[in-house]
Amino acid sequence: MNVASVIVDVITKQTDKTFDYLIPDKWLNTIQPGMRVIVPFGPRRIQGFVTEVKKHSDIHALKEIIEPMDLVPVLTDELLQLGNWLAENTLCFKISAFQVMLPAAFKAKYGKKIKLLSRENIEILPKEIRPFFEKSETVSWEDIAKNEHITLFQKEAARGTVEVIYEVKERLKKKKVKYISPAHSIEILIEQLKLLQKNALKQKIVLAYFIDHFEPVELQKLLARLDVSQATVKSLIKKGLLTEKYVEVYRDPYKDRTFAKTVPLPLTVEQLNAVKPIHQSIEQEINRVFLLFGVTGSGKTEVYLQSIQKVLAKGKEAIVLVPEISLTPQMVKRFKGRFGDEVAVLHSGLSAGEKYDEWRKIQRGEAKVVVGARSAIFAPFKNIGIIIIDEEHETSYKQEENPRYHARDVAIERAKFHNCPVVLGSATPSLETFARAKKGVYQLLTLAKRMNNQALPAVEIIDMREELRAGNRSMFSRLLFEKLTDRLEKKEQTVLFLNKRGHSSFVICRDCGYVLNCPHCDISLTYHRFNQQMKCHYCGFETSVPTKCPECSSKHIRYFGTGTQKVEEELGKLLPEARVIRMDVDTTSRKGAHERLLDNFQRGKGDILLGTQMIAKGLDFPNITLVGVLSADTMLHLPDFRSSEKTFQLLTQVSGRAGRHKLPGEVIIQTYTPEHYSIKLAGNQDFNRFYEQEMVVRKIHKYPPFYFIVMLTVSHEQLMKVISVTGKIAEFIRARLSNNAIVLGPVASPIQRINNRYRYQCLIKYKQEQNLSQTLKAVLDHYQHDIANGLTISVDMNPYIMM
DNA sequence: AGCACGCCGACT
DNA sequence: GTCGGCGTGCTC
Repeated sequence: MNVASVIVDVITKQTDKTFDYLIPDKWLNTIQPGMRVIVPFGPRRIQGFVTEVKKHSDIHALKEIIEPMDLVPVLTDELLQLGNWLAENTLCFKISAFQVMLPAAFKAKYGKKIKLLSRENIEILPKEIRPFFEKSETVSWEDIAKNEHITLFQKEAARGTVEVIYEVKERLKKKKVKYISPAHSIEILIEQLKLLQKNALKQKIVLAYFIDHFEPVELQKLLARLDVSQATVKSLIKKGLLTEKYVEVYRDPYKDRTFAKTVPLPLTVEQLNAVKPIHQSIEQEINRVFLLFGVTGSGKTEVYLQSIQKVLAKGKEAIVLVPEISLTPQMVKRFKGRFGDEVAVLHSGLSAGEKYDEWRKIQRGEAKVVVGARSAIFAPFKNIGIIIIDEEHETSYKQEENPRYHARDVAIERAKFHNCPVVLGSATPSLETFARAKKGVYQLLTLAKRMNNQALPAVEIIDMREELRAGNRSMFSRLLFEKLTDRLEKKEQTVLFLNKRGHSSFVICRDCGYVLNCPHCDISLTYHRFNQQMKCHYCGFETSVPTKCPECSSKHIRYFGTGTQKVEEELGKLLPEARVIRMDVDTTSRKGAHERLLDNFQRGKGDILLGTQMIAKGLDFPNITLVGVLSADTMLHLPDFRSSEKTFQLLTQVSGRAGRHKLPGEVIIQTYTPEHYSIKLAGNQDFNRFYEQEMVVRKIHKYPPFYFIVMLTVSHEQLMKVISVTGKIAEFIRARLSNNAIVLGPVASPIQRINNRYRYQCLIKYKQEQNLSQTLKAVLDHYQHDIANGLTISVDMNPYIMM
């Protein structure tokens, strides 16, 4: 007996285990662990992952596997194992763990249709449903559903006149291109050329081409090169002189681009000192974690590149994670420039097909280096020699939906398997990472100097309260405005940073104080000027701007807060000659828009780059000499214990954009709380002091890295349900954990309602709890039934977003 | 998740 | 006496 254990594609607790299936003899040598298969499951057919092939099963009535979906396993043994680890550590289902490791194209789509079993049956069908089978034997379920004849069809299915067919569909086809090749030897072609009719000029041209270039050629290229039509080629095929075949091709998102080849740069003493231990770890295949702590512009990338070079020389592979790569085309350029076609790129800006193709390049071993965002950590390499995580502190490495994993943790887990180093790079490491480096768990490598010994930019902190007192009510301080005009005159570039998109943050009635809120979420709507709409940034709800207050009918509506759009407008008024490029979610949502805008800026088509978060990282343009942060404290007052850390990181990152090359840079930070340590210390670019100070705060309040935390969020349409469930859960957990653990809550989430669902949460802080994971599993187990009926309980081990 | 099975109220 | 509501439990 040959049996395959399969994890099926049904996301529930009850099915979160393997199901055994017989392997039909014809697939016996094909089916292996890590492959996707189609299996019967109840009356349906669904996708599943084979986790094991064995000789025995304790289940007596086994069904057979219907067919494999892959010829080669899509998950290696290591990735299967990693899937189990993910499921265990993030408390997600195994099927979700497997699916997150693969491109979305591998997720099955399901179809359902009704088939008429025999033409003769049509006579005995009820007359309402006869017309459905007039044209074809099958009807899709959707067509039936919208005609409200479902019950009639179901009766027929039970009677046996029609059959319900469940199908598993592939999401994507491999892209194929038609190739034309000669069907005979050159000699024969030469002979045949003479035999062609005199007036078959075009055919002669084609044949002559193949005599000169005796090799397959892409049809489209052939047509373009010889300026002949498809018919010409067709007739030659018909004569048996040429053959056509389809060849699978990759959709290469970077195909139209050439990358200038770069060579390793000479390293500074500091860089050499950093590269040495990394090389050693690669050479001796020792699993180690390094923290490459280097100030902005200190040349971390070159350290990465030369470490990878070493890995490639050993015949191994490298994974490089960068925060949301579409944001840093410059990064791609550097890697492709050094390693050429060996580089695969994976990020959210690619289409599903492009991602799939890049993934397959990796799987087939055609790429040796992958540069990508979070999910690239699952690249199906078999022989990893190094994993690099750039901007290690970036919160985008944490996935905020199931499985709620952190790429850093996955990297460390994979590196253990491959006995290779992990390099975490940052100018402003997360406190957790820096604390580990200090304790010696990670090895600290420091780059304290900027390349070319360029000085860090001079930072000036402006107290906006002073500006108000001095009668300046504008969003620009006098100093910033002065410098801005100065740069315009000198034809140097400025980056203005503001972490709020839209126009104004909210709309308030001057008479009664009414604030326009989203009807589905407990959050105020944001005014977007370009389409004159109020928009909810959480559920996407949109409504027009009120002309009068919905509460008191007053016409005195005021726009409060400042967004990128409003700044753009203001700049247009104050400095009409300045060319402003605005970058935020609204201007970069279209594919390639991001890169285009940056490109324009780089080529000097803009004087001021105005943007949100997304311009804080990776910009490296020589002509930027001024960076202005319009309001440093917007994120400081969020209900999040990391808000100081995030503020410090962001300010430091943004400041790092200035003066990276020959021209010295200046930074102006505007704030209403200049005395706050995260702002003051960002001004001095003093990470170490910030670390010391923030650690004191974390210790007092029992937050990471002193404690681990788990956030449990319950949501449901009914408020009472949410409150009672969360209360019971908190009580249950409290009773099961030791006295050293702290269970806070239940409390309403900072945003009490999103999309008409109420949200309550419960925060667990702990140092070491043997029973924790077991207890949390028990909670999920206990509410299994409610979860199936619209309750959600999300458990986030190590949350990054506290809302 | 789907779906079948099964047990109580309003209809022919 | 039947149709159909959705609560319950199963899928190798």
